[in-house]
Formats: sequence, C-alpha cells, structure tokens
Amino acid sequence: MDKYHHGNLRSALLKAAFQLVAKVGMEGFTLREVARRAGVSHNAPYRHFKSREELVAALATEGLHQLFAALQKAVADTADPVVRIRAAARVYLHFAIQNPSRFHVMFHSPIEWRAHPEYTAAYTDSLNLLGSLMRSHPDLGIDIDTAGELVWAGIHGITELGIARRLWDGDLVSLERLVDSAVGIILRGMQQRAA
Amino acid sequence: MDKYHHGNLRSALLKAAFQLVAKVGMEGFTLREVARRAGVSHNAPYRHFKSREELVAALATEGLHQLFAALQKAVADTADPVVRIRAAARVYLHFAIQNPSRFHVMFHSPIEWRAHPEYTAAYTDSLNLLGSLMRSHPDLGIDIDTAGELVWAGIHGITELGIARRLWDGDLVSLERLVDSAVGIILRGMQQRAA
DNA sequence: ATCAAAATGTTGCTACCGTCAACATCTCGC
DNA sequence: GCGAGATGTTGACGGTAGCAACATTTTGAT
Repeated sequence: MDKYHHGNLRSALLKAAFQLVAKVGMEGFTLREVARRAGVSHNAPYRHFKSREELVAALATEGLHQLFAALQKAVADTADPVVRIRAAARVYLHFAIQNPSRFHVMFHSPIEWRAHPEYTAAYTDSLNLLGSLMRSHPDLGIDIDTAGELVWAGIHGITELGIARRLWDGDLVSLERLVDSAVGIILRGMQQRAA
Repeated sequence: MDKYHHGNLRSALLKAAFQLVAKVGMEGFTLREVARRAGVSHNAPYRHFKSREELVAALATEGLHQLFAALQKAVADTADPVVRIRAAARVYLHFAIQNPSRFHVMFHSPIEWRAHPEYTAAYTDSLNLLGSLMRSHPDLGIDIDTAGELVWAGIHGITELGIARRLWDGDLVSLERLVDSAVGIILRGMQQRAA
C-alpha cells in the first residue's frame, strides 16, 4: 500500500512544501504551488489533506519531530546537566537559524492546535525532554516545571529575536554566546534564590 | 490639508485594520475587507498605501508606538531600577496578552523591515528605553547592552509562549508571576557573575 | 474668481488562490 | 476478473491583490 498513481504523494507534498516555504516563506506559500512542485494537479493534495491549513499543520508537526530528534541527539553526548541544557539550547537556536521559515511555521501558524493532537503531542515530547534535563540538575531552588519554562522561554526569546534579526549582526557565534550566557545566568539566578 | 473626499481616510483605514486584525487575525486579514469597513471602494486604500504589505507595515509601526507609550507610562512611577524593569516587563506582557493579533503583526509579519525605517525607528525607541533602565541598575557584572538583550529576550520569550498558550492556563496572574520571577532570576544571575 | 493640475476615490479588469463537484483512472480484495 | 474504493484531474465559483482608466474634489497660481 505504497504506490498508487503517484507513489506516496503525501510525503512528496510535504517535501515540496518544505522546499517552497524555505524559498518564499509563509507569504506566497500556496497549495497550488506545492501541487505544481510535486507534479500533480491543483486538487490532488485534497486527497491527502483536508485543507491548506491541514497541510500547514502537518508541516509544523513534522518540523517539531525534526527538532525533537535534533534535541535528543545533542543531549546524548554527556551526562552533565548543565552541559546538556546548554547543548539543547544551542540546538534549538541552530535549528531556528538554519530553518527560519520552518521555525515560523512551527510556532507562528495561526492554527487552532487543539484540533491537531499530533501537533500538541510532538510539542510535548520536546517539552518533556527539557523537563527531564532540568530534573537532573540539582539545587534549582524553584519548582522544576517553572524552572523548565523559564529556561525554555529564555532560549525561545533569544531565538525569536535572533531570527527576526533584532539582536543579530549575522554572526551565529555571538548569538550562541548569548544563549550560553543566558543558560548560565538563569541557572545561577535560580540557585542563588535557593541560598 | 486634512479632508478631501473622505476625510483622513488613511487613519480611518488603520483603525479599521486594527479592528479587523483583532477580530480575525492575520489569516483572513484582507485589504478589501479593510476598505469595506472604512466604507470605501476596494481600491481606495491604494491612494494611501502602496500595497497590502505597506498597510501591514504601518500597522506594525503604529503598534510599536503604542507599546512604547505604554512602557514610558509604566516606567514613570518610580525611580527604583528593579521596580522599573519589572514594570516594563509586565507592560510588555499585558500589551501582548490583550492584543495578541496586534503583537503578532508587530513581530511576526514577514516584511523586509530594512525597507521601512519608521518601523525600525519605532523599534529602537523601546529598545533604548530598556537600555536606559538597565544602565540605571548597578553592578550587573556584564556588558550593559548584553544585559538589556538578555532581559528583553527573557520577557519576549515568556510573552510569545504565553500568547501561544504554551505556558498559560488562561490565568494572567500566574504569567505575571513568571515574568516577575524571570526578571529577578536574570538580574540575580548577572550580579552573581560579577561577584 | 478661474481654471488647470494634483490629489483622492471608483469601476472594471486580470491573474491567482482555496475549495467544491463531477468525472476519470488506478489498485486491491474477493 | 471485476466491482468498490482510493487516488488524481478538470472545470467551476467566489474571493483577493493589484493595475489601468476614469470621475470627482481640492488646491494653488494667476
């Protein structure tokens, strides 16, 4: 059950969609253009996605899976909690900088996510990963979930502003330094509160 | 030089646009619908905005002005640096929570901002305000600009995730607490680095 | 005060988009 | 091998951004 007329058109559409969104961003992202790039008629996608929004949701979900995989890989290298958190933060940043449009789809699509449980599930995966990292860090002096949210928010904020070119001269290394600083500062700030 | 046929159609269009974007978000935001709401023909806006994108850019810029004004007001109440920073952070959060679509237009519109210097200028205003707040805080033990960027990124991250309902149960107070915590933790983390 | 020119608004068009309905074709289970 | 369901196509409809041509109002020089 793999090749009918086209052969796995669904994943071909997703691939074409990723390429298109990388090239033209969400503005100018068109269902018809995706179909064109997949070499099918403008209505073929409707056999695999109920609507344009469903395709975008699938795109976002797939992006989250990629991010989760990257986070897992980055975290596997060491057991030191701080190093792992920093590694995760850097991967988050890198992912976004290298795929800004993809990141945009993942986090800024005006979609009612409650109607897309796969998305929420994929989201929760990464969240849980970060949570477990925080749990392995001793002496945070603050509720674990709150600690995770704060670290996440800090990284996310730097990443967002980085993508938007607000605090970025184009030098990825300096942004990376900013992320490292943020992780250190936030963790230190939490510990001091415990004292 | 104020009233021609309609009378200040430009600002009427902006007002209509704000209402429309608040009601339907950026998806479904239509130049023609804006014109309809302003009671003019579908092409009248083109006498005041070169394109749809120009209207969106004007909307974003106007939103930044509103945010800047709110920040200024919030900061005027006291001289204590920490209190001022916290007040600014809360205003940032409130603005975004109360006008999520407006916030979205301001920060997520896929527009080449280099082509819109008024936007960049409006942006810089708020940035400078935050910078001056940081400058009045003693003993940060870190480059002032970097400190400002980090605080800003932290607040921005919480705000973004708050809007996206990632870390929000609908209770604004708990989000506010999170922002307060973040400000305290980040400032403490910076100071400790100095020691 | 006049009147040409500029500013502002309207009508109508083109090309494109998302989506629906009807039709065509392929593949699988029996 | 054949019918049913899955998959892809064609054609249509209403809506949108933007262009061009036209209409109307205001302005400013005389």
